[in-house]
Order: sequence, then structure tokens, then C-alpha cells
Amino acid sequence: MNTTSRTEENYLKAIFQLCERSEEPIATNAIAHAMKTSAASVTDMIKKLSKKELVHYQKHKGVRLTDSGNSMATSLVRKHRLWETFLVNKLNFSWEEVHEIAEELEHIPSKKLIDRLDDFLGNPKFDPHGDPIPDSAGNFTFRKQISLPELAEGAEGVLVGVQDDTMTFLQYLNKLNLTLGTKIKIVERFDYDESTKIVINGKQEQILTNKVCLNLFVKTI
Amino acid sequence: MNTTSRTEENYLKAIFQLCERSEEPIATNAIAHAMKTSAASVTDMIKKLSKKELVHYQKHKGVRLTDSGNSMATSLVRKHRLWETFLVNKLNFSWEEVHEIAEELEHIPSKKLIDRLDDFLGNPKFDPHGDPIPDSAGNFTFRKQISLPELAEGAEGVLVGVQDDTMTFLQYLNKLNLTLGTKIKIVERFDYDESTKIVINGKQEQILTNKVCLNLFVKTI
DNA sequence: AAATATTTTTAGATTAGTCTAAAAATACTT
DNA sequence: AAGTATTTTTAGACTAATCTAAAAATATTT
Ligand SMILES: [Mn+2]
Ligand SMILES: [Mn+2]
Ligand SMILES: [Mn+2]
Ligand SMILES: [Mn+2]
Repeated sequence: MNTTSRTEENYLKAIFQLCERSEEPIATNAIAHAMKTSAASVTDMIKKLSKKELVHYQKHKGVRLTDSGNSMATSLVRKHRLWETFLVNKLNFSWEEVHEIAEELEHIPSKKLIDRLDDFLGNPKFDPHGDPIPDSAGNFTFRKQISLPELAEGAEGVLVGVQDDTMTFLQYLNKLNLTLGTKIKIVERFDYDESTKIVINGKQEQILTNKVCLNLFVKTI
Repeated sequence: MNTTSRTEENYLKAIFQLCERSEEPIATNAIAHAMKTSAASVTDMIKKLSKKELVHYQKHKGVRLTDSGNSMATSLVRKHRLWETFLVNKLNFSWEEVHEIAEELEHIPSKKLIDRLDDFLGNPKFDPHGDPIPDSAGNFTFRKQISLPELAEGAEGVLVGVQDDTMTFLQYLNKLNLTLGTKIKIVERFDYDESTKIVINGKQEQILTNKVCLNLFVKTI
């Protein structure tokens, strides 16, 4: 049986995302935290994934995805992001609503379905949160982007992505009128509280905390 | 926890479809056959559904859906048929490919999703196999239709539905150029082998076996 | 109305995924 | 280097869904 369960898929995707943020082997606890489950459950699952050669694993040393695990996770990310794009672009959902639904849709198995969906959407390269959508072969489009604190005082950028895509953060951005494509100019930085004054689309002035700035990616213009 | 598992949902839908074809309580074996599982498993599940008040059940007397079971099943049918319509109308799948994929998609839980999808598709009343799609309140559109054997010799009808929607039957219909919307005229019936000669869209002559005719629904014109 | 056949239920196992608590391994402090 | 804290693994138990085999109930035939 070379089949992969929904649960195994969710673990693979979580491990993939942890791998993106570190070169080190991923700790059991880190996975447990990401999956909101116990370390014991993670150990059980890791053993299973290891037996299926989807992760490299040595006791007490953490895990990395194998090539086959990586390509499976990439396919899940592709599905997740294409469905998110569908929900926003075709069904008029807003960007903070789609993650949860895509979390389910990503497990629909048909490759033909996802390739057709990709075409139907016009082969988008980025999802509603600005994250890259791997193509049918698993290749990601790389984009030169910097986080807002890296943008020089006086310089301008276009908001192209967010680091954090939790509901609460995205809803907060909605309130601030910060959507993807928005033009942001750095007016002034205040050392006192590490806040930043920006101008949105050339008109609206706004003060952002450093926490918010760290979660915004812009393309310079 | 008033949650319904994917498995429970599949049972509810199967029972719903058996109920459509008979007023009698549905036998354990009938469900087992529909679900391709053992009678023992069905008994277990029936007890569970009964405890949740989704079916009426008495030992050895078979089951019927309760109102709440019925509305749950109707919602599943709605989702199934809307997704099938999406796959055919928007992603260019053909009618024999979509059942299997919709079998998965129907379990995606968001009501908002399905209502948006319904609007996106233009609130279709029938799915790619001619089956009615219940609206958001669970109401089916009724259509006056007859099976091909009921259509008089010399009379004409438009193909609006199929009884059997297995892959093999639908592929066979493809070969015969019989798609929904096709005009069918009964030319002659042969008692010898119960076959029927028809004309398709006013040009192509064709002999159909009774087995095929019984699975075709037409609207008279 | 018995005898036989069929259907349905129960009993007991199995597998996937989860949990808590305890044991073992590793890392950090003093 | 020893002691303490943290992380990870193991042990054992639980639930949902499944199975086979046997028992019980119902239906059919003689
Ligand atoms: Mn998921
Ligand atoms: Mn996203
Ligand atoms: Mn299903
Ligand atoms: Mn259908």
C-alpha cells in the first residue's frame, strides 16, 4: 500500500514548512507544536513516515524530508495555494477566510483536477497571501523581496506578501487598508518604540509597530 | 460533539439514495452492498447513527432517515452535484470523470463555500447527469420526465437525465453520441429482442437495447 | 408447523491515530 | 564532572472503523 493518509499529509506539510525556516533537522517538539499534538504522537508518526522513506530520521536527532517526502509536501502546498487563489479570485472570499478551507481542499487527490484548476486560474505564480505557487513540476517562482524594516527611510515599495497569515493578523491589515499591491513609503522611523511611519498609496499616513513591519514583504520600486 | 465523520456522511448519503428508490425501511444488506462493506460493519454504524438520531432504527427492521439525517444527506447531495457541475462546466471534465472526485469534495464542510460556488455556477438546477441540485434550503426542482421505453413510437424527446451514472455506461453513451440535450426520436420497437431504433438529433440512426433505454430519461417535446 | 435458508446481530480482533505517564537520552548549569 | 532541566521515546490505554466467524432472528419452503 503506497497510499498516504490525510494525517500523514498534514505532518509532511508541517515538516516542510519547518524545513523552510531552518537548515537543521526538525525537532519532535517543533512538529508537535505545529501540529498541536503531543510529542508522543509525533514520534509515532515520524516512525511511520520514516518506514515509508518520506523522512530521514534518527532517534533523538530530529527529521528532514527525503526527496520523495519533499515532492509530496510540495504538491500539497501547490494544491493549498491554488485552492486559496480559487476561493479569493473566483468565489470572492477574503484572504483571511481561505486558509482553513484550503486546509481541507488540499487533500483532494486528483492531479488532473489540480492541473485543470491551475489553468482555469490562469497559472498564477503567487497565492492571495503572496506565497509562491509551485508549478506542476514542483518549481517555485523566486521573487526578490525584502521585509519592511529593510526598506530605507524615504524609499517606496509594493506590498507583495505577508510572513504571518493568521486570521487575526490579516484582519488587522484589512483595518489598516494594507492589501497586496498597496504602495508603501517609509516616512520616518522612531527609535524610541521601534515604530515606523508610512504612507499608504501616496495618501494615508499610518504608524506601524515593528512587529507588524517584520511580517510585511515588499518589492522595491 | 455533534460532529459527523466522513464515514458517517457516506453512510447517510447511501441510505438517502436507497430511500429514494423505496418507501420501505432499508435493509442492512442493502446498505452493505451500496457501501461495499460487511453487514456487521453496517450494523455497527447504524447503531451509531441511531444514537445520534440521524436514522430511525429497530433491530431487524431496517432504517429510515430522520428529518435531521435527511437534511444532512440532502446537503451532501447538494455539494456533490454542485462540485460535479463545477468540474464539467468550469474545468472541462467530462461527465463520466466527475463522480469520483465529487465523492471527496462533497465532504468539505463550509456552507459559505458551497453557497458561493452555487452562485458562481449561476445556481444550476441540474447536475451534469441531469440529477436535480437541491437549493440552499434543501428543495429539489421537480421535472416531468419519462424513461425512454415510456416514449411512444414516433414521438420525440430530449435526453435530460440518466438512471445509471457509472463510468462504463456514460462512456458507452459518449460512443453513441448521446449527451444531455440530445433530441431522440423513437422510430420503431422490435419485440424480438426488445430493442429500439431511434434517430439522434434528426440524423443519426441507432439501435438501443432495452437495458440502455431503461437508463435514459427524456422530456417530451 | 417443521425444517431450511437467509438476514441480521453479536463477539472478538485488527489498524490508524491519539492520549497520559513514566523512562531514557540529551542539553544546560553550576 | 555532577546535578538538574528539558526533550524524546516507550509503554499502555482509548476511540473509530473495519473485519471474520458464530449466534440469533426472521423468512421461505416443504
Ligand atoms: Mn490539511
Ligand atoms: Mn496562502
Ligand atoms: Mn463521499
Ligand atoms: Mn451526478
